[in-house]
Amino acid sequence: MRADAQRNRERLIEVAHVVFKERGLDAPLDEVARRAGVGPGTLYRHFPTREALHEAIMATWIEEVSAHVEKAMATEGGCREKLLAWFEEYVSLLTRHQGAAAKITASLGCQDSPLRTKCQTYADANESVLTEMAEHGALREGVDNLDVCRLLGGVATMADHSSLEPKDVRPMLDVIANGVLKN
Amino acid sequence: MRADAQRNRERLIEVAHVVFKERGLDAPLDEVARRAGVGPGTLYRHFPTREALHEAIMATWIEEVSAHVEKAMATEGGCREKLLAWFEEYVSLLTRHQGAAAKITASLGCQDSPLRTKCQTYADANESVLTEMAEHGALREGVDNLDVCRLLGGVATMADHSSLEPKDVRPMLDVIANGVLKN
DNA sequence: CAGTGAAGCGGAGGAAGCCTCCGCTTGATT
DNA sequence: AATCAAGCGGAGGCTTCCTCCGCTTCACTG
Repeated sequence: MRADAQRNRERLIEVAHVVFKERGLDAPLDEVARRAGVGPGTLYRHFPTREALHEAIMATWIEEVSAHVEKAMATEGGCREKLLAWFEEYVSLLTRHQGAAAKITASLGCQDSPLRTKCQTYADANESVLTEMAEHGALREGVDNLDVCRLLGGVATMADHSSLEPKDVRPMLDVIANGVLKN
Repeated sequence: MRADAQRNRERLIEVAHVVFKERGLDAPLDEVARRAGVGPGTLYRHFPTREALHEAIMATWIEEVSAHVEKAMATEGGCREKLLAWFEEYVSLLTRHQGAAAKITASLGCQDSPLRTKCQTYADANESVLTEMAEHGALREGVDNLDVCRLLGGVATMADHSSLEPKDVRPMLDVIANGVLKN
């Protein structure tokens, strides 16, 4: 890739971060181009679809996921406390940008989404936590990772749409934790 | 209201039902107007916002909610079976039209949404079911109706976005039921 | 029934966003 | 310095939203 093209690409990602942060993942792409100082054609050549740009944005988040797992698993207390800490991390990761939770979770089931690899990272992270719970004999029988991811995605989406604060999200996570763990 | 205005209004609702069914609640309003044989101005005078039209559409659904509660409560088996039957009804009511689940559930917390009265009907229905569970001593302490509604709204939204079938939704409802009921 | 005023209608059209196409510019290479 | 493909930008067609305003039609009155 030519050096100027590389520069433009990086600048677009940088600006997209800001614009998506300000206005959500549905922000007008023409504005991203304008604020990056390039024409719309340039944006669409680098990122043919909105999702391609989303994917580029999320690449940086992905690297942090495992750190969040470890942070949650270091919570003091039993499985329940650790699980809830992780659930809170999960929701907060998904709601970084307005509109992200729904999009990421929707791509969970479909093989051909550009966000596939990203959401898989979240799903894998959740699976590792659930596996740890299972090893401690704390997990109910028949709890499926995909279902838990979708439940958490649903909670995150509701939190996003209703601008809920963590204190409003917590009770929902409590219910899910109760449903996932043995009592 | 003048007779012709009344006719137009009814026709718009009728056509909107069809268009929203075909293309989801985000379908172009101009198309609703066109297919109803009126100008866009007429549509926007009767329904100043998209939500106003949604509200009109949903008015007919609302009447059926209590019938669905009774149907679910007539399920044979214990509290768990009844509750799950109701949860399935709830999700299927919310996913009648593409995009409805998210919109209805988002208006749960906010007092000034035009959909307020509609979502309140769902919330009330759910509360009546939870109350019945509580009277049988089957409900966990501290389970809040609003949280359960949001959880179900989240599941319905995920089902909507990922085009999930009932068999894929059921396991999520199982988790919520486990989280809501005593074991 | 004719006349009148207001309620209501329709559609032109401005604004915003999406995305493409194509002539021009510029970086890399020789 | 010359070449030319890679890359750029922005004009512009398309869709959808929503408003504005001149014209039509209804309902009512004498």
